[in-house]
Amino acid sequence: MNASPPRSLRQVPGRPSPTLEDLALAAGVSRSTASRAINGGDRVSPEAQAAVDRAVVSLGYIPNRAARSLVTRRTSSIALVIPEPDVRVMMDPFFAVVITGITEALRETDVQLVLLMSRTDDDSARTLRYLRGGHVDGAIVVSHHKADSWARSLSETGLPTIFIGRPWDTAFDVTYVDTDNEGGGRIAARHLSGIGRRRLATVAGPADMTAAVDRLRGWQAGLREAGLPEGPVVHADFTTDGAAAAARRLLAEHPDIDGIFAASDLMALGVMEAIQAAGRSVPGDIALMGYDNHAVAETAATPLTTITQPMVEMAVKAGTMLLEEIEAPGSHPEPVIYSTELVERASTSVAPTASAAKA
Amino acid sequence: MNASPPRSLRQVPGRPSPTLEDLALAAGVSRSTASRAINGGDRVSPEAQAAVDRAVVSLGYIPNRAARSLVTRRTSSIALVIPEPDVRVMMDPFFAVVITGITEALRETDVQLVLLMSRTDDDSARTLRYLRGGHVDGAIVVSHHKADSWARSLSETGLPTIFIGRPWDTAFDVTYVDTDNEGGGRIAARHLSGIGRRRLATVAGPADMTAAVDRLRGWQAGLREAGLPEGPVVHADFTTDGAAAAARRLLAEHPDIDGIFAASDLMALGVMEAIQAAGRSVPGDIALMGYDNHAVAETAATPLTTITQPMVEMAVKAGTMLLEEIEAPGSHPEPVIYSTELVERASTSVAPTASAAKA
DNA sequence: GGACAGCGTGAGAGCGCTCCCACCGCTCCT
DNA sequence: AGGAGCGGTGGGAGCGCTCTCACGCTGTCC
Repeated sequence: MNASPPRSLRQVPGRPSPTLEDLALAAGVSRSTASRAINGGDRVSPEAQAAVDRAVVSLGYIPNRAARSLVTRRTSSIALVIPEPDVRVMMDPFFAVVITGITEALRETDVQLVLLMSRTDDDSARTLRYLRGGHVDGAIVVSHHKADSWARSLSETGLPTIFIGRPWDTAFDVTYVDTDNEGGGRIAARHLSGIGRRRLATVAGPADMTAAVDRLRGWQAGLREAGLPEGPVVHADFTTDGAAAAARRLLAEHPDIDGIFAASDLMALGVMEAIQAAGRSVPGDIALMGYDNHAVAETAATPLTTITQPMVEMAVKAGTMLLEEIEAPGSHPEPVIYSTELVERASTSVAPTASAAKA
Repeated sequence: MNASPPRSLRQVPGRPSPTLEDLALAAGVSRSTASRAINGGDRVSPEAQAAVDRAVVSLGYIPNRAARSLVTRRTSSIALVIPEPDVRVMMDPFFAVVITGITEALRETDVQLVLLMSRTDDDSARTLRYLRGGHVDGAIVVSHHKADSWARSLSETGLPTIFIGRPWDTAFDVTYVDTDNEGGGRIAARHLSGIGRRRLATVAGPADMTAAVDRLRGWQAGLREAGLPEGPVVHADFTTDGAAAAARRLLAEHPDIDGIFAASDLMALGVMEAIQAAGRSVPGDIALMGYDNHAVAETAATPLTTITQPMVEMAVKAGTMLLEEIEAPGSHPEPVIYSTELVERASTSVAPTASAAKA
């Protein structure tokens, strides 16, 4: 066994860049003073500071991160860990949104974002080694499944970590940001009952994902609050096809349903397919809701009423929280939960299917 | 002016990890031998190698990247540069696909992917500084617009760089991978003429993006080859709304059109909107094609015939090409162009609008 | 007027690693 | 028999930076 993977990168030629020593020489000060001037200038005379600043510009000096990192024991980089065995999920815009948000949080910082994707268990082991190796100052983990043990593994290492989406196991005092999935589910129940639907069912997500479980819980609570029975629940895997199959079962067993809440827009598309295949219409016969406010919700044949969540803000928050925890280790910030909102579209309009209404 | 941005990360406590010295001690060899054993073991006796390997495991030794990087002048990381002023574009699945592909290429390597997004010119300057600073061994740039000068800037630094998508200015011998946009445009022309449409028009992308220009050129060449006139061309900005507006103009000026090629699926959606608003049908009155095989092409009210391109492979190729160029600097690999394929759906079927046909 | 802050400064050590070079012991050639 | 060659090894230097420490210099207080 080898501590270092087999392949690495060769030396890059590149003209020698100026060192701190060169800079100090050019500025007519010592290396120490130059260093202080570079790093926020505490205890540096205005003259020295100015001289160094000038030298920085004229030499095009850029501090060597490796040298700095070697002595400070910090890397000025954080990791985004995406432990997702399924490639398909990465195609989700969610992914891009998270990255955009974190980048935004890092903008005024010289902290770099390092991407760590692990599809296989093998990858996970490597990723974990990398994280423990002190190569990053902190990590943001997008972990969704019950099975994965990132919460435990990382809390053991003591590496500052923020989860996006409540991890399954919150026993290891992990910090996380999330959207109010339970509230979103409740909004769905309230909306469908509010437009007069009475025989409601849901196509929920996988029972091993916190988001799915929370949405379902909220949905059922909302139904109870509206004085309605909890109604049938079928689970699917957050894919269109999986939801279509689940919805077929649902419709066969409960032909009198007049409203369905699918726990994601992609699933709602599958449900819509099944409804039409059964010769029923949306929203005429069955009102349909999705979740996420995904692009497809708007472009669907019958645009979907759905739940929107402030994903970018959430990702930004994850980034800033991580920076804070890195600067003040030991502070265990409280989880932050963002509220969700209803987006009404044709799939729950009281009027008959109104696909031409837009124009 | 300051060479280093104001904010950085504090020191992480963390137990001291074993150094190479510790490892050597545990293995009963010198630091030099331990180093050699770690790095591919050239000129190391089997016994020494085994002893070091054992020590690595028992100590949980992980080499300090900073120290290594300091002396080797290589960082074992590459940058993915996304110079996109528009947030919206990042929401595109394209983005996730590129990252997935590059990650795949890096899998068996210990090279890390660092993400560099620059929205503003200010960001760009910082990003460029970072790249010149020798913080990464190479870069992959996803640059699309005529205006941006990444090709020039980077070719000047000598940093190994691969572009995804042909950069506008190929004068600075840049290496790139791309899909055959011209071929894709030609396929579109051939397909629409093949199903008997004769009065064809296109909603092209912005004239300052190579992909848009190439698709248009291919389209027009295809029309000529089919013995048809080049027909009207309107430009839009690759957005749904922009395309809708362009299509309205197009339809007003050329009411007899019976086929439209939109240079992206998102734009095709806008075109479809405009067609329906004009009281015409797809594909009955007007056959419509998109490009990209985006998720929405399948979920659209009338599923879109479109052009698919092997994006993941392309991104993987970009990754492997970069690794090669880093290992063998000076080699200027030829650009690689991936071919595209037609995906037929309802929007160009000869039968009348078949939205219910799917079930 | 001497002691004592406090500020600005520079010298020096050393972070963990790789790489050059010198060295050892051996075989193989002349 | 003496050297050349070679595989394996260890010592040492030094990558570019930060940080501790000691030093001079000014001012301020007793």
